[in-house]
Amino acid sequence: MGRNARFTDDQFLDAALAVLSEQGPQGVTMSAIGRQMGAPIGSLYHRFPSRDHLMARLWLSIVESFQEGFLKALATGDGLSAALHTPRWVREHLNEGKVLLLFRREELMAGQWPKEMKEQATALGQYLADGVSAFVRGHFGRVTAETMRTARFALIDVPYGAVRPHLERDEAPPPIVDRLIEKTYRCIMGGSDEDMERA
Amino acid sequence: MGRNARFTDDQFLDAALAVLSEQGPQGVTMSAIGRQMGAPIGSLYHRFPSRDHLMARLWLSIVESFQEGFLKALATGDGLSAALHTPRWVREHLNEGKVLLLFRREELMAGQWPKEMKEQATALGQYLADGVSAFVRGHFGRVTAETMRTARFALIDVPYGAVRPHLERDEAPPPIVDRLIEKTYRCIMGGSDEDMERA
DNA sequence: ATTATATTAGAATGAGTATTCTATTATGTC
DNA sequence: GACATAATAGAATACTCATTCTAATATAAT
Repeated sequence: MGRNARFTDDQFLDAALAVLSEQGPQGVTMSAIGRQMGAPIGSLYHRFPSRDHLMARLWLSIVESFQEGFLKALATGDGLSAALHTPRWVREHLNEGKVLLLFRREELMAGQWPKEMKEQATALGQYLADGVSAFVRGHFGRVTAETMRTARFALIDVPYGAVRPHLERDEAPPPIVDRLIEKTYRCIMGGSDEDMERA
Repeated sequence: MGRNARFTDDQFLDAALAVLSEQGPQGVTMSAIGRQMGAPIGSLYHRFPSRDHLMARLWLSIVESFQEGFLKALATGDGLSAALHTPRWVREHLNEGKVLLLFRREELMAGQWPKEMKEQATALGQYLADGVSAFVRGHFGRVTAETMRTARFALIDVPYGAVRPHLERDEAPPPIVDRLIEKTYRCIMGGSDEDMERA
């Protein structure tokens, strides 16, 4: 039809991720992305209607990448493996991990979700909620506010808290992090029903 | 001398905190702070050399407020009380909690620490490190990378991870959060030396 | 080769906001 | 009461981007 593209969508997203990881959210200007990959601003706007669209796609792709492995582990009923997925995934995807665990979505996008993407964002949140919910039913027998909160703690909050300080220093989480997450998981999720009643 | 001041320093900081809590870091413009308290921009710059100075003072005062109670608890050797200080303090200081647990320092200040304040910031970090270090020596007998990391996990990372999702929804952490933090603390810090070796 | 069009180019525009600058207004001191 | 000055006022300035706009280029199809 017309001229061949010099850049792919993923190249733009990769460049944005690189700048994000090096400079933080403030540094991710359209011209910085262009500079990073040697592309002019016009090309950026040829592919993405706005900076927010670009950042939203980047964010969604990262969340999706993380959740895929997490939910897969959870679906097998192996909660410990799901809890350990956070440090495992972060080691494989250090830059993505920094984005997901260090930055808030609001930092990346100036406005709300672009409406084309709001649906996908909601869906991702729903998948996560459903996955945890199904796991909780299997593990505790019933889904209550208490059992849900407990599972979220062991599966998400603790791994998040344990990994985060290392990402702040731009380093991969060391092995002890996995041991601490595991010990906590066993203690919180492996307890007897009596423990649950008291908790 | 001259005219009496209409506003106190703390009024400016309180106004900034209010805007920060309602609108997030992006919303804290100098004019928004002024609007919040009915003060003109000129008055802001009469008291604070720059927006970064104002935000730095706010941040330091919040960190100081949090650390004071945390280190006091830790100094008595009661690690559990220190671990539970996070949800306790957050309930008493919901807005400050949101700032401390939801936002990064870099979000609040455009540049680096103003040099007048860099020293104070470093000192605060040192107090925390020293306090944890002394506690670890008392609790585990020796200060190693492993014992330090373990203590930080139980004292800081876990409470942080557990409280954060509630602040994201602008709600106080419910009682179950304390129970989860406590159970984890006992499991991680109360274990036998053998457990420590294995961990 | 010509044409249509996808894509690259990057200068020009516009909006938002920190900061500066020039008054204006009170209040303590003489 | 007159003066010196601390403080308030807010309009003007300067700067940083996101976004727009107009051209220039390359390639597929004919």
